[in-house]
Amino acid sequence: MRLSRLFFTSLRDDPADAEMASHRLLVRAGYVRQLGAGIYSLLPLGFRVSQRIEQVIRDEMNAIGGQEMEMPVVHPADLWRETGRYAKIGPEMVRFKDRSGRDMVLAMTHEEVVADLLRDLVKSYRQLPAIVYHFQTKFRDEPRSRGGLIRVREFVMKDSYSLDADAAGLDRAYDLHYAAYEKIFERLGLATVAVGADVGIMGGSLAHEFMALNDAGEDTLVICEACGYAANQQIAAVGAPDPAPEELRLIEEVATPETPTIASLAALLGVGTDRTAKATFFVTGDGRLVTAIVRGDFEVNETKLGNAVKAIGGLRPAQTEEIKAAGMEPGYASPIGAHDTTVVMDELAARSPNLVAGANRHGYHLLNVNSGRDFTPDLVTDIANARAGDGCPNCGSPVVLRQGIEVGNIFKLGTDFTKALGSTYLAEDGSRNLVVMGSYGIGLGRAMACIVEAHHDDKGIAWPASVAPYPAQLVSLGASRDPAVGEAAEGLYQRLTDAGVELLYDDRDESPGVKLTDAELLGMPRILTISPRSLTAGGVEVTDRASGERSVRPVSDVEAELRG
RNA sequence: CGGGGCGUGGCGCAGUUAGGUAGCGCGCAUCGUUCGGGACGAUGAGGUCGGAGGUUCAAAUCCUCUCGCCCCGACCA
Repeated sequence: MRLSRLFFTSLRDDPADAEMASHRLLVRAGYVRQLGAGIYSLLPLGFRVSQRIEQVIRDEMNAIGGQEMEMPVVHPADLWRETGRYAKIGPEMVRFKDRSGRDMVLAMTHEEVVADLLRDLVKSYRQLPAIVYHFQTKFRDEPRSRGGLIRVREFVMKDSYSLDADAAGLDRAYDLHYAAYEKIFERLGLATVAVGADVGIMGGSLAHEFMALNDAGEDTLVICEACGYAANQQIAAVGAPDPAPEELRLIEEVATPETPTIASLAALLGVGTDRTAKATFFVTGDGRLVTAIVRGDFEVNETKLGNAVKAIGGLRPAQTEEIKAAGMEPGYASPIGAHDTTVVMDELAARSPNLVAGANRHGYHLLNVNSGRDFTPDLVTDIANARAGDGCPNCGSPVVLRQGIEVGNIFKLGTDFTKALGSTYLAEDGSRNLVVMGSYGIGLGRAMACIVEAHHDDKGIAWPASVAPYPAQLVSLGASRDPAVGEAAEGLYQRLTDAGVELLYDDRDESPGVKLTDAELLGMPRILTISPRSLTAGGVEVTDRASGERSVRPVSDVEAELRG
């Protein structure tokens, strides 16, 4: 491809609204353009990268027996009503009516369609197992997109679905995907860590997220470098040590003016935050007030809490009036004397003796509060966030926290969807059983952005060879003055093109500075410079974009290697 | 949805406080000189200042409403 003909432009200045390196560079180098919030066009260069990522994924999906297909972006709402998700999913699903007034939705994912196809196509155990997948557009009307391609509303995802006769089959399909994902991300140049993830209240039994480590990542990961334990903080078990046993002392009310926060309370009383109990309040989607108690040195984990109380429609922070209505005083609250609320006690807090807790009276706290003696929680379980340095739940070594970007997930769905849609098969023994499903996703645009995050420097992108839009960028310098340069560059480009090897050829009549700067910005793995100087030195100057290593080599050598 | 910020040629910005009829840099076009690290000179094209309404002799600037985008939080099948 001649750069003079390429539908693109590079920008000298960083776009004002791009903060992450991947966003900045992909826009500046002419790979993508924004159309609206969370909606992007892939320009020819960006599309080529996306296609190359797609091909890597396709290879590995086919290698585990995946069958590529394509399912629609527009679905009849009735199908989503059958599984109950039409009502369950909020405004992130786009709904509209077609010309006949039928309710339609834009696909956020394709479990429904797969399960619908199953009841049509699969009738016998002989047809199982199977893995189907496609690369298809999803639209999720996220409340907030961010980070360029990191979190968008419209994106192409590889989603695959495993179809099995039983749970053992699902286990095999899951393991196949796990291994395939490791290969895919390695080939894409992405260092990922697979973490255990929340399966939510949707019924799945096991899920992993493949996380690209990145400081700007939205997820916090709890990682044990000693034993390899890794989990999303949303579900990571807290491995804090047992508190030292103490005699339970008598409860005692003390005046603690102006101490609505744990920090101010601990400072006033001269105790550690680990000697306090923190009460926080949430309301479930179906209107229940939940009082969550953790020790003052921990934070409440809303995912764990939501799962613990089986919150329908999630949790939102409670309002002051709602807390007071249950007999508690915000800032000085405890479950003692509370009513009409579900009290969930963190298990570590429950094991910690003689804590300071609110007196439910403005400006007062209680000393020596003990769970079980002074109040009875409805539920005692782990609802706290694991912290850096806490013991690994697996081996006890101190864990570290890292930020990550979810680039892929694998999920054991089970039979929820096939049950809802009646997708059954006849087994060998004649019994009618539900097909067991798993679903597995990789977002292409997000993967592209993560690759740039991991492969760039202050000059631009440095694509891994596996996904680069072209293997090399050929740059001619001074062609307009030295016919030999033009001939050498044109000749090399022409011969390689004829041989089916595509290069990006900067044939523009620009100054050396512009062309070299652009070549580094665009990030092809190798930059081939042909100039009077290089010809004198023996041919083509080959620069490895990532390492910066340069060598001058005969044109024929370079040509032979690229024909490879 | 809460908080904050921003909308002025393709990109980055100034001008808004103290209303007077739009400017700078880059990019773009043409010509000339340059040519291995975002060259230089000359000439030129391109914007009714996100939109609507209002105040005024006069609005990018003041008022009202509205749309959009970014960041933090909430949210995230």
